[in-house]
Amino acid sequence: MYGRIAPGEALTLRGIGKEFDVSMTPAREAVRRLVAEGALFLSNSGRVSTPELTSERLEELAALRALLEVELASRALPRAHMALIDRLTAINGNVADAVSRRDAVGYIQSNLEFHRTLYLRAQAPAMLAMAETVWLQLGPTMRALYGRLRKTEPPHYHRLIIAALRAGDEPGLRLAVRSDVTQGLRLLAR
Amino acid sequence: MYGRIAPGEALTLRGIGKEFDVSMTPAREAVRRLVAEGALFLSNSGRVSTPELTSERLEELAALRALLEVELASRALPRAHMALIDRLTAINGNVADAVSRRDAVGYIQSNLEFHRTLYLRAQAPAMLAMAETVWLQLGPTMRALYGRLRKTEPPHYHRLIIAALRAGDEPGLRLAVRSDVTQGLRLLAR
DNA sequence: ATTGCGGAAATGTGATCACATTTGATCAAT
DNA sequence: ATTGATCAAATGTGATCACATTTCCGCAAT
Repeated sequence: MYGRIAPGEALTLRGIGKEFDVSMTPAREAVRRLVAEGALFLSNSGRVSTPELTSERLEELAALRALLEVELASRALPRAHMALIDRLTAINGNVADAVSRRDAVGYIQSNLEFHRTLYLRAQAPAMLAMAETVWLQLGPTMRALYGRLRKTEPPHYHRLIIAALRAGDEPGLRLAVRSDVTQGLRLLAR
Repeated sequence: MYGRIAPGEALTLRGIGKEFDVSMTPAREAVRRLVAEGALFLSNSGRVSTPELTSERLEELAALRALLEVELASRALPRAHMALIDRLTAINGNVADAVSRRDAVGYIQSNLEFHRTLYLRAQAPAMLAMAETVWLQLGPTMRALYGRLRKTEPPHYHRLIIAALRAGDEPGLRLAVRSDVTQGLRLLAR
């Protein structure tokens, strides 16, 4: 999810088991779960690797993020009080730090923490779980995408999201979330 | 997915293994996958059962269906030619048959086949997979819901969907799909 | 009749094993 | 230098086992 593994990287059950000091059995179960969620790709011969997403698949996953996260933000809006907005602002500072440090994993992690913190307020666990499933599928590719970013831009749309929350502006919030979520993809789609 | 298992019904690894003539290992992997997809519930002690959905969870899953399936239908619309519409009409006949036979499983199965056939045209596999994940979570409960239906109603909204496809009417299609998908829930929400 | 308790049966977990398949490297032939 | 074949190493699969927990039933006490 956080892009620690590159797209297409292969994993083995015995390797995972050794890494976490368990036998093949728990490693197999974890892998099976991640395959079910689309986070790992299972080849015809049973080998597992992180997925290498086609641009069509990327477009789809971005559309899913937009659909799900706009709805989650909408549902969170009426419950978003000052404490939440303060917390989001603080997390946003971590995002900016990670960007200035050019720390890809840290950027992805704090960026997703920003979104998750907001969406938790929506009180919609099934919906949030689906959004996280999408994040899981995008993880390795997002990291690769970040490498292509030249400029160290601060999280512009996050500011818009926070402003819309403050103002109780639902249309503005929906637009800001949609923009934030599809922004990164535009760079890769080309 | 098709409501063959009642909500809250318990499953055991050894039981599944015996049923399909395999050992515990493949049964465990299948169960793990289904748990990851939310189709099965894993208790704190590791026992598995089909989920018993709260009404809040039901509302969420219905909202997810609406979000995902309206988008899928929209994407399928420009690619929906006469052959597809004919096929949908035929499947719709099966739905009506199942309703008149009061065959709950047959109804759910052919109903979902109707939707899947349409959405396959959207060429959006990740999105379709998410929709099917939701269906999987709703399966047992949908069956229980069907039991509460007194009247043997023909699939009204399916006709609207087909009409909108014929007319190339996107707003109409979106509304019809949304109505069809949330219709059943309204009965249970009360 | 209800509650509490004891113990046997059932269940999930993690480990290990044998086996079939796949992978990948080495070496020979062209 | 490139291709093809060969073979050893690596890998996933399904089965089985021992063990710790949990579940559940029956019985007794109140």
